[in-house]
Amino acid sequence: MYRSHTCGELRDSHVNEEVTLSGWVHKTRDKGFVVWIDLRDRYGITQLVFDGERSDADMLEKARSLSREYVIQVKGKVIERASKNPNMPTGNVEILVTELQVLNEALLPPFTIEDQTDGGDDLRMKYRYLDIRRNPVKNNLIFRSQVTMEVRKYLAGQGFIEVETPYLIKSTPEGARDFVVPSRMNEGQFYALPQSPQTFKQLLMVGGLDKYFQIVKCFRDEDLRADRQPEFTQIDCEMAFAEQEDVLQAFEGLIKHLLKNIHQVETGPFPRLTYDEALRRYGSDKPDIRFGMEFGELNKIAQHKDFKVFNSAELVVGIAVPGAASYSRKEIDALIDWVRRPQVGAKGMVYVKCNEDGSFKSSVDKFYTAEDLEQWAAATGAKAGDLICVLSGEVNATRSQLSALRMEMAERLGLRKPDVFAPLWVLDFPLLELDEETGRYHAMHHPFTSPKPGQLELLDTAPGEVRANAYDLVLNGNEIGGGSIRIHDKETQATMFKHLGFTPEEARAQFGFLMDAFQYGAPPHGGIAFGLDRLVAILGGQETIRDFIAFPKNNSGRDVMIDAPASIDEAQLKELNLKLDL
RNA sequence: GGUCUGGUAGUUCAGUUGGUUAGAAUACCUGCCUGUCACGCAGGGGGUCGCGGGUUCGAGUCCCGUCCAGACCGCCA
Repeated sequence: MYRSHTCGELRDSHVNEEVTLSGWVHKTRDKGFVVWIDLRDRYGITQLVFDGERSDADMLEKARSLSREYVIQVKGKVIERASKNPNMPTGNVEILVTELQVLNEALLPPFTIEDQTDGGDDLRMKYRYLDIRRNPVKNNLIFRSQVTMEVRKYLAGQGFIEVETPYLIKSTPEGARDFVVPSRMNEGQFYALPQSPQTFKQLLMVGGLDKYFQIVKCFRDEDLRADRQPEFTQIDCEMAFAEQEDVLQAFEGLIKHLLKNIHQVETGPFPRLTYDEALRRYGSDKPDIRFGMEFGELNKIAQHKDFKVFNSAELVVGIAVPGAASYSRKEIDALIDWVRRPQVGAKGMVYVKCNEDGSFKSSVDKFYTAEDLEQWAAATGAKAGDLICVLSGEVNATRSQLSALRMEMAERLGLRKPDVFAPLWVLDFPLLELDEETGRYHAMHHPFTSPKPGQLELLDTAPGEVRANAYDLVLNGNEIGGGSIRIHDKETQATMFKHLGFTPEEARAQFGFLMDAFQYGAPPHGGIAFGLDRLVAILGGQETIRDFIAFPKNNSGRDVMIDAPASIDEAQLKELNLKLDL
């Protein structure tokens, strides 16, 4: 038996018990006559004590020789500490060790195994197994496990069944780049790893499984971000005989269940915004509504004066930054530089200080009267002490620029509180999106999304206007889930493929199986998929998803621990009938 | 594909206008210490300044290239 108790469970009530503990040597404190060792495992830390009086000399020497991260097993008696440590759960007791065995020695770790480690990200990833010993990472992984357990508990309770779908499937040109896997048995042919189990879950609906979910890995061969990995986990869900409202209710319930059971937060009905409204009020289809700073459109009140920049702009729009009227000229200039960075891309910024005495000071005083500026304040909801920041230009670009500014100011003002959760639905997404480069429309969500009733005809005349039965669940400024009601008849699906530029032959070659299935009694259906990594990170109040993934990839898609991807040898290439052309 | 930031001791970082033997903290090692728990005290070892080239009497510092890491844009149906 390696242990009778864990390192986190001994208390006053265990005093005088003989126990066996196993764990890692966290820290040694050698006071000469007395040696203390903090023994650590997943559950906590228990202090071991050795001294010149109660321990035999050999044991004391052996204890002294233990180095950080040795794996040891000890037997001994739980005793009350002479000086207690109220800062740790086991701080009232310690183990007077009678037997000590080294189970495994350890090299000195390249960084400290502490909550605040001295290790940089690169090293931590290379030695991730050591990083996982640290509380922050360990606790995140435990937290993730709790979340997935609650997801399964809720969905199972709602009658959903978990079905596994294949990882080796077929590449499709639409959407993200596929990871491909060569097939040895099928010369010259490749599988693709799924970007999502989309078509399979629809086929499960045709199969009559009614309510499906799966916590599933998905793969996209695109560039990474802090919150984007090439392999990531989705909570993938689908329901048959479900209208949009059924889906929204079911999965609003899921998020409520998580907030309640993970954070003990009760939430009312989630606000709903249409896509158009979200863009108009927040400049983003995933607004963070933990704070205000809603957009105020100023076209009517700021145009037709002598300020040419605004007059020629498609959109003039501002936000009121609370309490920022006190910004110095230098600070405002820095803000203007910030919005002009290429990443944001604004040409400039007009500001209005709403002074405490009710007066205004703006960068465009030459063109606008106090009465004009008062109207701006009314439109942006600015109060005395606020700073109105105004951008102008082409509608979409200006909105996204001001949205970036809104998020930045909220961050600086501490309004993006990690322990506040503000979920909402964004509804009525456009069905199609214009690709600026090719001039062609492609599906905004995916090609299986159904248009809103009666809008199919619009596809010919105004494709950009067609709205879809598509919805996103947004949490604290992040899209954590998205889905749609699907097309379930062959004709509509064929029409969609046609408008997406597929020839009937291409559509058949790629999605023939789905269109065939639709001919055998496909029920109306729809669903949603959540990004689990991101959801867990947000629920955990953190920014980066990497620390909620046991073994994440770095910025370039590499696993620096196992050093993947890597070359394969000639024999493997030959077996796969592959030749490299580098 | 692009923009920006960084790379100096095991680790995290500092390093002035280009100028003596490249520093600090921490970790590590040795010794001391009878209640520590971020223990303390004394001492010690530890450097291809990412790599390659250039400018210069002289380069951690300036220039060019390159590699690596991070953030972002493009991309992510």
